[in-house]
Amino acid sequence: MPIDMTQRSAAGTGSPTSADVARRAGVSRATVSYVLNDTAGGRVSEQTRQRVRAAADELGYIPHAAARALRAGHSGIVLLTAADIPFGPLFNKFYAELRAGLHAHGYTVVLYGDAGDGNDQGESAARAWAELRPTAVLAGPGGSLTPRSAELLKRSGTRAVITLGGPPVPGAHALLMDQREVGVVAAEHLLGRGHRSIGVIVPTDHALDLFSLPRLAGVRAAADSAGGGVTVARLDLDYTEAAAAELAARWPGLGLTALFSYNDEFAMLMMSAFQDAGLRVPADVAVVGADDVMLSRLLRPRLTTVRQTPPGGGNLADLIERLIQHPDAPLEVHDLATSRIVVRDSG
Amino acid sequence: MPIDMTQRSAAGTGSPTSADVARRAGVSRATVSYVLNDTAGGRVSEQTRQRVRAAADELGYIPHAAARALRAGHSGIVLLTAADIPFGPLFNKFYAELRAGLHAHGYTVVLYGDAGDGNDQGESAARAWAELRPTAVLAGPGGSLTPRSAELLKRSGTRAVITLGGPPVPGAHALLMDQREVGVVAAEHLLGRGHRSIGVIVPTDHALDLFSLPRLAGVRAAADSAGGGVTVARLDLDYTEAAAAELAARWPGLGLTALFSYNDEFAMLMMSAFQDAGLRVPADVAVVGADDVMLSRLLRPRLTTVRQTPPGGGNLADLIERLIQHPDAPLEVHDLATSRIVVRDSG
DNA sequence: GAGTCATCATGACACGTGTAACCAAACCGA
DNA sequence: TCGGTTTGGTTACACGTGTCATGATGACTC
Repeated sequence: MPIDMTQRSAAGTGSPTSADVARRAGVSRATVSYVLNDTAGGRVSEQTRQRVRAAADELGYIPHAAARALRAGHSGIVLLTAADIPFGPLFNKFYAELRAGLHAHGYTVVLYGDAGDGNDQGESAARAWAELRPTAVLAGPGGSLTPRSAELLKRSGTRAVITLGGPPVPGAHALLMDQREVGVVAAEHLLGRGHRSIGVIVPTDHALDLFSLPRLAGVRAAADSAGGGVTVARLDLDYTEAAAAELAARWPGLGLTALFSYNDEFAMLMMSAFQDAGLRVPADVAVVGADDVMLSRLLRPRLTTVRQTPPGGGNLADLIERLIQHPDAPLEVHDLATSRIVVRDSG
Repeated sequence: MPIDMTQRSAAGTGSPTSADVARRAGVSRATVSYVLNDTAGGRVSEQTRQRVRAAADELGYIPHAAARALRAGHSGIVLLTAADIPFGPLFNKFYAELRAGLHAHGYTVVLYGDAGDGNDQGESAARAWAELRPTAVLAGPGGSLTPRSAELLKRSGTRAVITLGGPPVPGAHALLMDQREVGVVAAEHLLGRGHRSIGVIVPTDHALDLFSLPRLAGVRAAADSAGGGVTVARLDLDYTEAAAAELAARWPGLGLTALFSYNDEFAMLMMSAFQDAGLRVPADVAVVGADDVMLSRLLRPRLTTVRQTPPGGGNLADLIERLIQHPDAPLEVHDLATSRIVVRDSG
């Protein structure tokens, strides 16, 4: 039996390929593929199955994702893009669940940066994403997904383009964490306690606009539907002690009795400033935060806040799978989170 | 001129390929490749260059990353893996800079989950990573990188395997954010103020062991090198108000004068508990935190803390590029961060 | 004993790209 | 005129995989 010198030995430079496995098991490469993928079409005897599996194990065979993707036409990758990644314990959990859920469907979740190279209508970012030929793209908030880039992705074979938490984009499905609802819930609580003039903190950091503006709008909407005589004041604020102290100093002149302060961190900042300025919470000013972070429980008085419960990433995975399977279905908007008030002492 | 029916038209189902571009520009596919990659080897006239570029533009040609990777043997991907993402805004910045830096070298940074499927010596996770044939793997702390998986990655063609912030792993380079140094800096500060008996908070959450234990060890080391008569007490603590209150209640019996409390969040928790228990900070107990988060500045007294300055992601990118270029260089350990004390009022 | 059928395995092609080797023509110096 | 060099481009192969169409070998039926 002559040795075929045209074939590289398994001791060569790179990883073993399916051809190496085939040689070792004494079968054809096709058979290896059928066995390792449990393909229904190819009928292979149990005996050779075992031979193939053994050979693959001994060689430490690892399939080449790129070759697979090339052949299959798509990569099985679900791209999660984000400009500013809102890393927190919340996102962390969400990501882990999403990954597990999609893994069960055979997809691979990959978090990929959003270059956002200036004002080219998101084209450069979309091109970078499209090079990977992802099966689906989940575009995080604040990224460079535009109608143009959504179109580009679809033309390159992406089956589902989905925005995650940001504003809806024409041409893409939308998954929302309805920030407006957060404002509604906060406002309804304060209105129920008899407050008729409410201040709303809006961070000056525009990176947060996607969250802050809908929350403000939610407060306004709740105030409107509560009938006349309710005033809502927008208060722009830097996240600094100096700005907070300044706002606290002019608070008495504003004629407001309650504050919805965007989130718990701003709430803590303002409560501290109010106390330094001699104002009592909640007697002089009721304060409501959002997000229910652990630290806010340390404050005295304890902070009333709005908690948003994100979806199980598993359910989300099923939803995404459905969108992938029906790429031509009409675009949908799904609301992911539910908001509810957690009443403590501050308002 | 007969139409070649064997060739798919550009109006076909998928993205245009380089063959489509070639046909449109009236040149061969090789020429297209030479032009679009600015390859030195192929000599192409300026005139045809422009024709090719125009054709590529008009067709919206996007190269197929998988095909490229297959041909090149590696994907140009730098895999950043993480099990529990313990990161905050700090990591955010780090990630953005790293991505930009490596992008300039032609690499693509991708954050990839760490499945960590139980006790298989990290093999399943490593196999999943290896399928992508990444050029380098940056393994986050708490992940499933083991000597075995490092070996597996290298055999599959990964040029550099690097741990990021976790404990060093045989077979991999190590990039540290030296947590031990944090403890040293905190302890030296307290020793300099005359404290001779120091408590050290260690969170009971073992996910944080990678940070907390080295910090504790740093305190011990500093105490040892300060000469005799210094005691260091390890204090395990849940991150709950109840546990903090309990510790504050038995504090007077411990005979300690200072507390290094792992990080700012635990410091805030304990300061709150101390005050509820009637202990004065820093008169009765000096408190030092770590990480210098914004919220800790709101506390009264203001919190003394250890700030860790991470490296510029750009420098890090250069370092990684070097490791990739010299895959057989001896393993190195690099310290990334520098720690220094930020003295405020609490200790 | 020839046809039919089920079982098991294989040969060959396609996916899209990069690049080494080759080739035609034009130019150049002697 | 002719060998040599430069210019501008093409042909052909390899990368590793999945799968269709095809074969080979017996077993079973009429």
